[in-house]
Amino acid sequence: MDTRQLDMFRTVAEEGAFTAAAQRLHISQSAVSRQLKLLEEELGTLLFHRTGRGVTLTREGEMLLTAANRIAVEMQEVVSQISETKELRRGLLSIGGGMTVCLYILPKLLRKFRAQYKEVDLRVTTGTTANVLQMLRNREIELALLTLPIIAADLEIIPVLKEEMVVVTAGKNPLTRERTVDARALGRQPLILFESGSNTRKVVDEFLLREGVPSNVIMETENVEIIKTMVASGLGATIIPFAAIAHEVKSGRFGWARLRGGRIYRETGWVLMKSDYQPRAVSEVLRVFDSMKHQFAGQLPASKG
Amino acid sequence: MDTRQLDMFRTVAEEGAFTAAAQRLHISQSAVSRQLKLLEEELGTLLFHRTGRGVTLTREGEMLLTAANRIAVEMQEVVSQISETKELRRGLLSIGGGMTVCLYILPKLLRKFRAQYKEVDLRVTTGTTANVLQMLRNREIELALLTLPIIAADLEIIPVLKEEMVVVTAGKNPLTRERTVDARALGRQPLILFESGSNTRKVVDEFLLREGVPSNVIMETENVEIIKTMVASGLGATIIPFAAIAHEVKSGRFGWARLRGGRIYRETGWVLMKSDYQPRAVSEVLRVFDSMKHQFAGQLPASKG
DNA sequence: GAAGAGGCATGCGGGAATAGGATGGCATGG
DNA sequence: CCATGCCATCCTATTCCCGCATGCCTCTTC
Repeated sequence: MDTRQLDMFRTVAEEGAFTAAAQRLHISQSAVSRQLKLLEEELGTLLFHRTGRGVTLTREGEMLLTAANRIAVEMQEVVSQISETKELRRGLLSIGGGMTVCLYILPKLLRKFRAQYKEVDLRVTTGTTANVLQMLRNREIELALLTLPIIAADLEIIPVLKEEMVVVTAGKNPLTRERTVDARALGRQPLILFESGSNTRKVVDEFLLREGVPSNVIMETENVEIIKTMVASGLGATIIPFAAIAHEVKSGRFGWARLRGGRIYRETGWVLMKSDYQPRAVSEVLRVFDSMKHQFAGQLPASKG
Repeated sequence: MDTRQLDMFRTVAEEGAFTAAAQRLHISQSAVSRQLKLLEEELGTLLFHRTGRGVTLTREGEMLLTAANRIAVEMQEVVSQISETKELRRGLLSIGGGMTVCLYILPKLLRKFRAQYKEVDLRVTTGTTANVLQMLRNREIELALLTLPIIAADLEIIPVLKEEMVVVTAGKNPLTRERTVDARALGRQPLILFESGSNTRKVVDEFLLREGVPSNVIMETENVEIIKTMVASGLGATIIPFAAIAHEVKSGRFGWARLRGGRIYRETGWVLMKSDYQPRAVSEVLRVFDSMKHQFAGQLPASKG
């Protein structure tokens, strides 16, 4: 039972005649006759009554017709479903990201994306870097926005953000009274940092090691909001991207200062599977992000006012 | 988008590899590879991620898979539906018949048929002879049981019953006191007969004409039960098949007598479209009827007791 | 790190399936 | 009774598709 045979069958059923159906399908009448004969033999039943003038469906033909119609609809629907996905008129795109990214970057990106592509569902999943990479490789997500560096031969990395990390304390801490703070001063401070193993933490650790500052880490967590709460309540200082506190600087909840001498940066980039096939949704997300990445550029204010 | 392609696609999706799918389908791997490539080109999208080790569905592939599965189910169902129809494990058979036939013959036949083929629906339609023939030609019914003669080149006629028509009166009428009644005696009687144009009526009319009896028809109807009611209430006599009153002879509601001299008969037969294709349901109905037609043979009792 | 193995893609040649054209049979309608 | 319309069938040409061999890539193993 072939798609082409079912098409011929449906056309004949509609036209009530082999010849008319053949004309509509731009094939010869003999082809129609032969294919329908084959179909009838395969099903072991007559599908049409041959009356001298045209043909009429048998009961079995009627059964087949309803099935054939449903099948045709099914096929047509899946084709248009796929083609709409290509045109971004619908679809689903799953993006993974670390906690910070999911809190401060993806919401804005997704809002802008959805404004343009209303029927495309976007799903955001968060997890550790290893976790997100795993999902990427399992094709559970198409795209991830992660803290670099990430080195993997099967992944494509597109760096997009370079944020300077600053020292943050509670509002009144003397450590951040000046515009810059000396690295050594950090050694005397209890520090609340990102969890070990995270790329952001690695940047900090390398910096402290390089500067020869003994670290006094009293707490680590993956969640930047928890870090901020801890810091705000005076438990210690932290080193995080400025973007994480940008909105709260004016309120005086936090004090901050750049590092004197060796500045440190956290780099963020898109991560996706290396493949010659890139869904349009993916490239559109990249494009939209590119058009708004100045918002996230992590420009530090010229002064601390 | 071909049935075979969809089959390959589903198999590959299940196996997660072209080679394994090819083995399961007993075709070469290259065939699978090529057909899926064609399918992907037709849909304009990648259906599988080619990872070095096997393949994985893309989102579009997942869409297609659900559709392909539904289509496969649809096809399988219509095939088994048709094959069950052939084996009379289900199906529908429409039978047409005149009023008398529908009242006295078809119920018994259908009961016996259904006892054997529980899942086959039988539908009985009634109407005038012309009406039933029309439905037969429109393929609304497959089979009809009608009063003969019927002459039509496109129809096949199978005579099955020959019923003697008898004179019937109300219980106490002197006309039917004897075992036989003379034709001329009918001329003095008001008659209630089948409607003009019916084959049964034709038989009666011809008889009366042949015998030179002036007919005094006071009422005609297509419905034998109406005739019986009229006759029972003493309005007149009638000439109907014995079978129509067989069950009511003992109650004394009716009196009856055979015609003296020229007996008249009503012949009944199956009517169906001439065709080399005969559904099994039709031949089974004919067979079942044949096995029980002695019940309808219209054997008159030896005596009027 | 080089070689081997497993798996998909692709060019080539042969064969099966299918289309088209012509013709015949059948029924219909004037 | 002939003309017409329609389906079935035969024959031939072609298209399509398969299998084979091979290439390329990835992953594994020594």
